[in-house]
Amino acid sequence: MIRLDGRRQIVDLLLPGDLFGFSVLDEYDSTIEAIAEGTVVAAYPRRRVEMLADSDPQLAREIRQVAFAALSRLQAQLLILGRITALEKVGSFILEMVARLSAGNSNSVALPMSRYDIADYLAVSVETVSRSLTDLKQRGVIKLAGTRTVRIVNRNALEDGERSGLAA
Amino acid sequence: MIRLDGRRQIVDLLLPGDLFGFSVLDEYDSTIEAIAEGTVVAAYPRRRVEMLADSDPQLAREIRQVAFAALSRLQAQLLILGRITALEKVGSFILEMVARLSAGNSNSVALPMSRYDIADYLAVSVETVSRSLTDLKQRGVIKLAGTRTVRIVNRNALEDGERSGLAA
DNA sequence: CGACATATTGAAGGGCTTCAAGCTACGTGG
DNA sequence: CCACGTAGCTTGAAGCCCTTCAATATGTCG
Repeated sequence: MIRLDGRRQIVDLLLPGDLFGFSVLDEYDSTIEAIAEGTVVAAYPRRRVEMLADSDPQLAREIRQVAFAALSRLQAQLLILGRITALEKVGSFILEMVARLSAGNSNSVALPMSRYDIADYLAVSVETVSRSLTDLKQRGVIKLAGTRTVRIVNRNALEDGERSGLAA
Repeated sequence: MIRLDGRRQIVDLLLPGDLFGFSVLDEYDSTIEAIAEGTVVAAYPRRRVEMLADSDPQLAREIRQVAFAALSRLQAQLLILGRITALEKVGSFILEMVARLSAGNSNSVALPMSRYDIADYLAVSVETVSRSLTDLKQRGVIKLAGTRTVRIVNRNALEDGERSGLAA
């Protein structure tokens, strides 16, 4: 997560089990925030890991997998940020969260983050996130149980909206 | 590069010497386009590379470096896409291009891409890219020699604009 | 030169941001 | 237990920036 002005941009969203690192972010004033309770962050010195990886092909392979997973996340986020309308961004975000959090093929997610965090992740304002969610709800595309539990009612609409505008 | 509707989003911008790969992009209809003349793309089968990496720590290390470099590029792009105004996006883009293309500390770049490609990279319209460049020129921040050569006149303005709005 | 891609500029419209106010939820202390 | 306070969330209204459509340059290659 990176603060530039008062604004911040979330550059990677780590969910339980995700790993990260290796970035050039040192240049910036990047920080890590734990959203959920009981978050544990373990850090390993870069140089030592490199040494170990040299002598342990298995570890090296795992590191590659971690790095590739991070690449996937970033590319997915890039695609979301590249979308045109806020409705599409929020829609894609919901799909991503369902895919990453509800291991099964469930259609509902308990979002582990606030609207503010979502806003920073999608690079839109909080108000826009809120309005988009209400909009999706009123269209009958999703349902909200409480403020943080989202259930997908009409998945096609979300997925189609991803490529065609989710507009009327 | 990925096409979603008629629209496309550039998810990685490879300049001479850059490597890429390892993505989950297979899910999408991603394609590679060569902008510059004489571009050579070499592909290596994933499985075989993994095998080689297991037995060759040096190769494994190089692969990691390539992956980390890709991560850096993506994170940089994310930061650009997360910016608010088009002027900031274009400004950051110029800085990135200068950094990546003019090895020395030169302040001018010959952009290897069209306005359309820039637009897709920044996720804005071509017209906006054009207008932003003219705007920066009229503010005396950059100079344009021909349509594709940019020289930075006032680097501070560009860098400050990155975090504070580049507005008057 | 003529044709086609690339680039700039103009004008209208819409979506997002911003500022502002009200609302909901939840924990703390009285 | 309820009042109160604060953080999170929603909703409203105004303004601006970007998109879109359209027309005009500029440039490039046959």
